[in-house]
Amino acid sequence: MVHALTSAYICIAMDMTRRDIHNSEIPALCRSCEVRHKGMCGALTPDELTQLSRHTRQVAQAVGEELVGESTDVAAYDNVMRGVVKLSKTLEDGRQQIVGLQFAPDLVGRLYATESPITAEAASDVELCRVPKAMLERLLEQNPALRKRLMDQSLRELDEARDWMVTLGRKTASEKVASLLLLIATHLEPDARDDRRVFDLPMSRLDIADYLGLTIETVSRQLSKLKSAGIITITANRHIDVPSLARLRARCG
Amino acid sequence: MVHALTSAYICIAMDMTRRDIHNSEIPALCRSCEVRHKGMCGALTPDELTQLSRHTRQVAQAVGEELVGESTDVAAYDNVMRGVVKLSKTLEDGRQQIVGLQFAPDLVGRLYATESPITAEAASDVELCRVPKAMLERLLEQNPALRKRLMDQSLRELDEARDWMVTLGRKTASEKVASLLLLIATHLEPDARDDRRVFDLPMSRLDIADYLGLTIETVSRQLSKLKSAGIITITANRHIDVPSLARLRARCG
DNA sequence: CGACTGATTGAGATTGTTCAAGTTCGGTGG
DNA sequence: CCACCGAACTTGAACAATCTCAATCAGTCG
Repeated sequence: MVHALTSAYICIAMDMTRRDIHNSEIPALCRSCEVRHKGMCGALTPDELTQLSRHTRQVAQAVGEELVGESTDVAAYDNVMRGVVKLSKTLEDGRQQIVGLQFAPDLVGRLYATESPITAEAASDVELCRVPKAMLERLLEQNPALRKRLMDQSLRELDEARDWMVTLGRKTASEKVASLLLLIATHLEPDARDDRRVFDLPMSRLDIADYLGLTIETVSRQLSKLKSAGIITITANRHIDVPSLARLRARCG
Repeated sequence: MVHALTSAYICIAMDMTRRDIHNSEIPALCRSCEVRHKGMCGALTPDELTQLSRHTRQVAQAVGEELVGESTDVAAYDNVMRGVVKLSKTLEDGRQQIVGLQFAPDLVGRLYATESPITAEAASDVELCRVPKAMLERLLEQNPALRKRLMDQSLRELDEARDWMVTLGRKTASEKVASLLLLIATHLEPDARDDRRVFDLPMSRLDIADYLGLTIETVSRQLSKLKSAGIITITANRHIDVPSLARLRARCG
């Protein structure tokens, strides 16, 4: 609980560096930090926040814009404030695999590496808080709480990557699609009370296919099957209604 | 270079707690620490080593023995001294996926979690250095170098997991098999000079299939194809000769 | 309205699986 | 040392899942 105030603080501090105090997005940003306070923000002292805010930049990127390219030098880390970032890798011949999604308040960027092993791209319109690489790494030395948070994020990402390996290697197409819907539903609305979820897919059919190791046609067919089985309803291609998460989960293998 | 001495030191310290000083395995263990000094050993001060050695146990486990089970409580971490450990996850209906291999001098075990998200099992006969969970975590607080090493290992494992996701999701059966051979060849003999590699597979066809998301029959067929293409020769099922790593790499997609 | 992009649907081709024999390897006992 | 046994591996043929290619549909932007 002690973090709630601190989290609100950083958001304002970060925001004020670049935006007018009356900017309509401020409350939203603060709320998102406040509500979750799982992000790195929550691990910082007011002093560190003020210091950080001087080097930090609020960045908005539109769908499809690249944050960092594979095998490219990285100068900064991006803290996701709003939206979804997709991480992918590409084979020489163009085959692509999405290897992770990052939601607020994750930090995007391979710690300590000078060269990014993956591509990071805005999967939806995103707002980021960009921290210079050296700056964050220095902070990391000084602040054990921050260190622990980022360590925890890395370990959680490793757990998720391994979970996904099971999905990629051992599940059928229909289980894969169900698994992705479940993943997105639980990440986008982590604290809904009941068993229903309504959300917009933050990605195209191609992205879904690339995440699941399938083709867009197979994805489309499996979505249609889930639809006719009454597990989901789809409107406007992206808008998904899951009346019962439990029934969806039962299809995940 | 400063680490070489330290590394040798810990190996002896650890070993002396349980084994006679004349035990024939001591030199081998020391050498492996000394040569690589990438493991956690190398990050410890002599004092810490002595302290650690009092709580540490040298453990040998035979092929197939489980180190930790999925969703099981963990009381210790295992440092791999010799052999290969395989990490896997299983779906309710028994479908299995191997999600990683660990070679010396990796540390096995999900840091900070009380419950292991995966199963760890000896893929070959292994020798482990078992450190009580609390002990290692305490050491981690005190020692920044150790912390950095384990952080680096976690990040490297994350990179590897994501690389493997590409293999699982986007490569053909034959590229998958070639990729695994390459992975094993490079990990087992990391510092061979030329382009040839000769090694014994540390795993059965079933393990290979479970790592690649294939069936044993498909693995077998693809190995036969690589054999008749002259990329590898196989003797006694497990013994692999790769005359040219470059040619193998060209088949990895 | 018409062109364009993204998604769906269908039909046939392909890859990998399943099921069913064989074969080889490594150990064991005569 | 050899014959035998079970487990692990290989091979073949039929089958199923997914992909590919192609046509159609729906929504969006000039």
